[in-house]
Amino acid sequence: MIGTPVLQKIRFLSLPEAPTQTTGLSLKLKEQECLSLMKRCKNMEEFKQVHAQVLKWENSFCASNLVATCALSDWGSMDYACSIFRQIDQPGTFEFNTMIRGYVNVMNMENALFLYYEMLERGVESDNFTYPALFKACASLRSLEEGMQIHGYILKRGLEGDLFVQNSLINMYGKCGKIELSCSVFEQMSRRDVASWSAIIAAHASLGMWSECLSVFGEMRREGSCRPEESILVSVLSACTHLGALDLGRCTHVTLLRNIREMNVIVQTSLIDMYVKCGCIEKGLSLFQRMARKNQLSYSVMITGLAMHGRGMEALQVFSDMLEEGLKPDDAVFLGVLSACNHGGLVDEGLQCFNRMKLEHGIEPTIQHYGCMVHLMGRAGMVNEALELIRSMPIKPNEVVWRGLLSACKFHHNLEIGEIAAKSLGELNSSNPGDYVVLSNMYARAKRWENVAKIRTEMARKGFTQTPGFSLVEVERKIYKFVSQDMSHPQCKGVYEMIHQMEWQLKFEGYSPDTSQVLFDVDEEEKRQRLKAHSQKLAMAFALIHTSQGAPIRIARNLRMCNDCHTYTKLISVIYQREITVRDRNRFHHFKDGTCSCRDYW
DNA sequence: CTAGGGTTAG
Repeated sequence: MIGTPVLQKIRFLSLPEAPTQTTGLSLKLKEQECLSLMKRCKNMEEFKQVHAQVLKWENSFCASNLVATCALSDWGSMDYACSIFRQIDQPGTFEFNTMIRGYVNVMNMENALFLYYEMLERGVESDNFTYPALFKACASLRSLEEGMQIHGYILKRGLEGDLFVQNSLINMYGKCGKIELSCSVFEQMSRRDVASWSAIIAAHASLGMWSECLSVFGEMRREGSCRPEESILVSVLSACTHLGALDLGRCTHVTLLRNIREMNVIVQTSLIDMYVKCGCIEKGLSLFQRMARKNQLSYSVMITGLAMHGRGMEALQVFSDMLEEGLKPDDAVFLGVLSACNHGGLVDEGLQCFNRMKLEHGIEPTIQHYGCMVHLMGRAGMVNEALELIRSMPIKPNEVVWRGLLSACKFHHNLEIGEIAAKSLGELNSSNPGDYVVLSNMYARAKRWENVAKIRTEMARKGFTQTPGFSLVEVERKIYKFVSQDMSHPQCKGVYEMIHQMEWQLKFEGYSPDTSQVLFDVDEEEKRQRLKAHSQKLAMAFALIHTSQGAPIRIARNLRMCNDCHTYTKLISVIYQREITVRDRNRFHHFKDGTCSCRDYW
């Protein structure tokens, strides 16, 4: 350290005389020297030496800046900063502010709040510089009560008009899940900058309010005063992904190309995810292959994406590329790999990966991995083995696991194990009516009518609630939502007329409704009526009416596809000569010329 | 006198 420019400077600066003996002007100069000296420190070593020199010259300005430098530099130390801070007789607003910010920067939120309360107790006035950091602390602690109390105090002090304070409030309320409060702060602002938009858009996105996220973004674009930044566009892409809004996603891609010189890994990864989850697996793949630097998450997204499209072998290839590149797979990556094997029917590969995950990578399987394996094995006919796996699990099997087994039993007509699965679901107080229907249908197939009757009475007794099914479809960059059995949609009349027409055509192709999965205990005719109004069919009818001939149709839905919708859609793709892509809860189905990419294995 | 807010992927 000796002989570095900083130390030479210190010798020059050493002042034997007291500050009172210097003139005001030269005092200012010395202070500035002192400040720039501190700012040039690059580690604690250098800082301590500056500290030692400045100490001789007792000056509160210098002391304050010592605290600030030590607390806020990335090489600094909060302990050391605190020890200087505690030597100051009457620390003021600035000293407290910097200490609070320092604690927030190192994520010591409790200490930040403690200092704030000490500040209040000692009667030191807080100002608009105090609060952004404090709200960040509240946000990080998810401490709504604290945050609201401080917000109230700010109103009393009249500091609520500060832009920085407002932006940090938006974030704080968002993190605490109080989006209405974020919005109310946002709406009351007289001036907004890009950070305000960023905060409000990210808040909506992080709470899964995707449509709202997009409409706020639209508002920002219409208002036109802020450039769309990377981080904002990533939130927007995420919303497009979840809504299946491909056209909007494409526009966002164009916006990115126009506004950002070089896209970082996060932006690229979210773009890939958007394309893949909106059905454009090829586009996703080509972007992925052209990525200069990939990380664990990029691979994770690509593997999961290929899995969703039933392209198991390719997913395994990407996975092995990942290992070759020396990147560590985590549990999510393995979930992607296992799900790729699941949707691709790659049983041996799946079993092998499952074992290697534990043995070679030391990753303990979560309930989701088990769920995937049970489905994989059960679907492939290894129903007994799947049950074995469940029994050997170190964690308590959940509904998803048992339901996976039950559906395998339905498929392979294994009533004995099916009963075990159904019984376990009952013990977990499953409120899913589908479980009862599956078992009931299995009993019916075995002609065990007394069991069928028993299930019906039990269903009636429990009075089940069913998740309403819905489908989203994008037409001219707008997302339309159709709920099963919905008659209230503005386009309702046209849609049902179209459904009628479609059915006519389908009958010619030999279609007959498959009512076996209708969950209501009603007569055949009523079941057929319900089937007709499944949300996916409504969405398809709407898309057939409102898009040009031959244009592909993309639908995203919240539930798994029922058999009837699957058969129906295959036929529609032939009759109307349309490529139809449907994303359900777990995966994609690409319908074309009367066949589906899942090869009826899903 | 000095300093502050938002930020994103599965």
